[in-house]
Amino acid sequence: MGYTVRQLARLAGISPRTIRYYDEIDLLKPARVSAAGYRLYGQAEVDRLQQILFYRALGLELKKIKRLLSAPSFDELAALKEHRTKLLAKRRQVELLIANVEKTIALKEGKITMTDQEKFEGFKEELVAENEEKYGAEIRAKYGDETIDRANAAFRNMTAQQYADWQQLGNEVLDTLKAAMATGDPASALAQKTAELHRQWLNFSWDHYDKAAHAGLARMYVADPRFTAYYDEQVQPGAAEFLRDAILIYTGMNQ
Amino acid sequence: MGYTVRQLARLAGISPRTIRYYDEIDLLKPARVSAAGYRLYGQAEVDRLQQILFYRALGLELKKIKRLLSAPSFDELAALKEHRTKLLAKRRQVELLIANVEKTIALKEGKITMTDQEKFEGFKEELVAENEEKYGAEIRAKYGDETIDRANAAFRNMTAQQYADWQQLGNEVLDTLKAAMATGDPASALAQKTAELHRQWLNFSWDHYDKAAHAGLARMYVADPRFTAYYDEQVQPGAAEFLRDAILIYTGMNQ
DNA sequence: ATACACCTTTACGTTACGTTAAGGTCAACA
DNA sequence: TGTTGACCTTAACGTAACGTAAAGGTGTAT
Repeated sequence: MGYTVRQLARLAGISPRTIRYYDEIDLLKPARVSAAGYRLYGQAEVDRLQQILFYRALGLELKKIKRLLSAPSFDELAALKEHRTKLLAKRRQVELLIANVEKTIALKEGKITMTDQEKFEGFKEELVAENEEKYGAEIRAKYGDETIDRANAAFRNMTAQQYADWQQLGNEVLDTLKAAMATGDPASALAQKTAELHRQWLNFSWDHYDKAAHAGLARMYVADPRFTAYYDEQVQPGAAEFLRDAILIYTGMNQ
Repeated sequence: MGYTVRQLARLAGISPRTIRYYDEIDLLKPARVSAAGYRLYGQAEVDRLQQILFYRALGLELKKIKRLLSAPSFDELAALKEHRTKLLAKRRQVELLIANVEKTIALKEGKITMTDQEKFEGFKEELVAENEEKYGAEIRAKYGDETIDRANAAFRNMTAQQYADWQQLGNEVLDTLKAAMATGDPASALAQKTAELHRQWLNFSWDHYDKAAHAGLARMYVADPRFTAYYDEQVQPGAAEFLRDAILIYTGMNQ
């Protein structure tokens, strides 16, 4: 004949303390109290508790719930709409926080590299950050989060020696590219050697090589004015296109 | 020679109580204490407070901030990343809450209409809700949010009389459609009259008529099995297709 | 009779302060 | 020199929604 606190709690999947607390704040009073002082709840209280838990699940405060359960349905709607507005504001706020935290993380990561390995003069991080910012979404969509995360991680964890080697290889790529462009043929042996060197260069940051990704990157070199400008300036005008064509042939992705 | 609590508070844009609280929890201790017991802060404390407020703005707990400010930069990064994960989870949770609250609001609005205007027997809201759920995104993308919002609003604000008229017109559409199908020709006068009646029927909920939207709806009738089933059952098999063809001719959208 | 599961009330802890309240301090002004 | 007003101090309660003891009574099965 009626549920005790623990029984009701088990029924509703909450703690007995919560039931007592709801009694304390007059949100849910027991149907009656036994001679020994035990709280006893009936069907009506079970129903009311269901209502309470429903609104609670929506994130409403207990005070509001209390008012709601004793108010006409009109106020109920108004309260829900007000609550929705609050939630929307909260979401915006959380999004702002996320943006700021991510910005800070990027900044700190840059700082660490700079202090830990001073020689890198911030260039690496800048590259990673820029890459991420500009192509993050795109590359992630194409090749998955893991690929790019691993690439960035590898990049940051390079030792100074590795970084020097990597830079030297990069210069070799540029030199060979210049020589290859003299042949005028992206399929020439020299041009293909350039593509091969470029592949080795990539392997410093990619943990496994992928022809499609390599070809995709080559296309990006041309599509992105920053990259185009870089190659055009470091080698000669048209270098980005030439490198792209050489790589497309090298990877066999030239349709 | 040093800031008092109020001076520091004004400098940082926080309350004196906050400063004292930070002292109490050993987050920010004064540089020294005057003979009279006044807390006095120097430049180092100002700097530390800046740091504290920065992390606080990111939503970090004071305990975490305290640990951060006395830990190497490595932990700092880890803490920020952990915090970011938390924020992402919170955003998901808030989004879930929003979705549920909105669902509940829709439900309650339906209920109100039902109690306010009992005759509507819930059909309207069900239609609106179903329409929204199934085609909301699609229609919104095509015709803009305003169109559909106004349609739903108009729908809900119909008087019982209007609703009755609307239903009668709906029945007329069905009757005429049945007769028109006997001609076998969607271009026939009767079929075109059906399309015209359907247009009038639509005008009950659309605040301005749009040929393209009308044609789009007609195509949807065939694409959506629920609508197809409805017309096929209310009229006869093939009714949805026939109505669509008639409307496409009526609107001149039959390619 | 006793063990065990359950009940009760009381009350502190949680977060980051806001808000009195009671009383001391400092600089300026009459 | 006294007083005023702005400031300082500590202490303590209030906030939301319970979790978690602690101390002691109840119900029932063995």
